[in-house]
Amino acid sequence: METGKLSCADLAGGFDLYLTLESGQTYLWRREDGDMYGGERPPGVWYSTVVDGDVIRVRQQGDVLEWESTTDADPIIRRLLCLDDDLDDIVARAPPDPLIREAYDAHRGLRLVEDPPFGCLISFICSAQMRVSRIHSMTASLAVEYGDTIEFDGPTYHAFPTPDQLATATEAELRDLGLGYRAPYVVRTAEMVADGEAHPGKARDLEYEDAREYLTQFVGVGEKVADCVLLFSLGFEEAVPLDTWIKTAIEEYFPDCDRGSYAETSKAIRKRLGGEYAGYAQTYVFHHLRTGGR
DNA sequence: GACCAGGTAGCAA
DNA sequence: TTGCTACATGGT
Repeated sequence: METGKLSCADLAGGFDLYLTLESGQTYLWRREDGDMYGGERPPGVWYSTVVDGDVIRVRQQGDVLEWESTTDADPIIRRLLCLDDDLDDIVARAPPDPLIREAYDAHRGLRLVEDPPFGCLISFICSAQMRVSRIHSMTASLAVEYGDTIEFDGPTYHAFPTPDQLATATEAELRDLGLGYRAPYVVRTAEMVADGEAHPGKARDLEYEDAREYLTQFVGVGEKVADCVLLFSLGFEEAVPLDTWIKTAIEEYFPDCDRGSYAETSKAIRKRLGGEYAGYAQTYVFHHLRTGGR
């Protein structure tokens, strides 16, 4: 076993593990008390994920982020949790808007995530018309049913399935897992990736709007889900997914940004939320509104 | 028992 | 292009 510690006080803008993992951005981590999205902030609980066959466990106690892993996880954790983002700078550059400022102030330490592309893509296909807690239980079921199992220091961990593994699933099986009408979308998208027809990671090389367009070729992926994958996996920090909460925010706080179509409204709200880091502002506002401003 | 949840595909006009 | 509507499921 390899272990390590990071000092969050050394990170520009600090870090809050709970906010980062439980703000509805990622569905590829598990909380080891099994009660993610339960509402209350748990003290020093472990979270785990599996990346490229390696188990990674992390927990935060005060300013210390502690980890245990099957590998040297320090660089992986920095990447997955965007620990090298200069949060102070991002907040400083945010527009002087009351709602945005309020959200940034209320949830300091919340960072974006950088999920592995395939897992992120499937997670957000599952997310359509679903609450975050159920999206999480769906991805957990997929991992248990179709992913590799890895033992580490006692317990068994489940990797999110590879495209090949998920492509072996049938629509009927996934409906039994509770995916509902998303079941065929997941199967067909997994097949597309497994067959080499397309890969979400390829969008990384494109310009933002071309990248969004590229991702919509996957079944079950429209503009909103594409924006989520760009923001939470591919490093497009300007992406602003227009979900129900952000649409409400536009209606109540930025009505002039409603331009009818997704593409034009997206352009307007991205500008309003600060351009290159608009996705960061979006994530804070989303979490702020969804949790009732706690 | 409605209503809703990080929407999309398919089809008509 | 734009504007419907059907689509599963579980929690409140």
